[in-house]
Amino acid sequence: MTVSGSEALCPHRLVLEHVTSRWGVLVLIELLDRSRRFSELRRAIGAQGGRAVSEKMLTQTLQTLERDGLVHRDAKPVIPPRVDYSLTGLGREAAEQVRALALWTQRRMDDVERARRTYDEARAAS
Amino acid sequence: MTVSGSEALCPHRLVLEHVTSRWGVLVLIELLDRSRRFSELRRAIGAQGGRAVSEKMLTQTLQTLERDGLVHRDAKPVIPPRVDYSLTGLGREAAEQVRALALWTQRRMDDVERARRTYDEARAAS
DNA sequence: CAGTATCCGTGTTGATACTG
DNA sequence: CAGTATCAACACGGATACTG
Repeated sequence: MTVSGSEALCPHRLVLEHVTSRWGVLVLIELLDRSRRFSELRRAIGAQGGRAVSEKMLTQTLQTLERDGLVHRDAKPVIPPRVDYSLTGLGREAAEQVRALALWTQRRMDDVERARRTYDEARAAS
Repeated sequence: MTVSGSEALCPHRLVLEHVTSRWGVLVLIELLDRSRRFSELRRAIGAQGGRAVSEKMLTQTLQTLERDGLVHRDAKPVIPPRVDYSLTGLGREAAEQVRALALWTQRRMDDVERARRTYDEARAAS
């Protein structure tokens, strides 16, 4: 994304940017397995192999996805606070496609790295 | 993306970011129909309804995708220069998934907008 | 715990000018 | 035409401190 995105784009391009945003992708994939609490999501995303998401960005991402109707937020009125996030039907449809794409990149990683070596070697021969 | 992306992520997450990057998405979709020249791509993307891509970002996006082996660059040694971009087999696989996602957002746009109104109204009642 | 608010660095982005 | 180079602005993203 850019989570918010410029408001000058046609609407569906904005949704696409939300869904394909850096953290949006990972949130959707994590929620595909099961619902998660806020901090659980943070840890799960961090464990995925990249840099962890900051609280701020996770909040922002979740709010955007919730507003788009992809994520459901269930805040329980207890102390300490407990909030569960899950996918809506709409969100599940999106998440499945996003996961398919993510799995594809894993499967094809070898081809990509081979292509990169070829590309880099061709340029090294300056 | 962020076309280049931080180098601290696991490799396949980087490729995912290239593919789902703001301009990467649109380039892949445009090339799915047929090969395109540089300026043709710029116009096609601008015509899609959003803000046009700058030369710099288009160049950067194309180079990243070429390096990843998704896009093929065919520079003809003529004057004036003529460069055709097309999808590789790998790129086509990615592009088809990306297009599927883009089409999905179009189909579901009504649901998203309804969700947004509900969300916004719930907050307006402050 | 689950946020919100604020500040601030830096990377991405885009204009502009220039080259082959 | 198809880029490259340079610069400036801005938004993203993170760190931190604070709240309910």
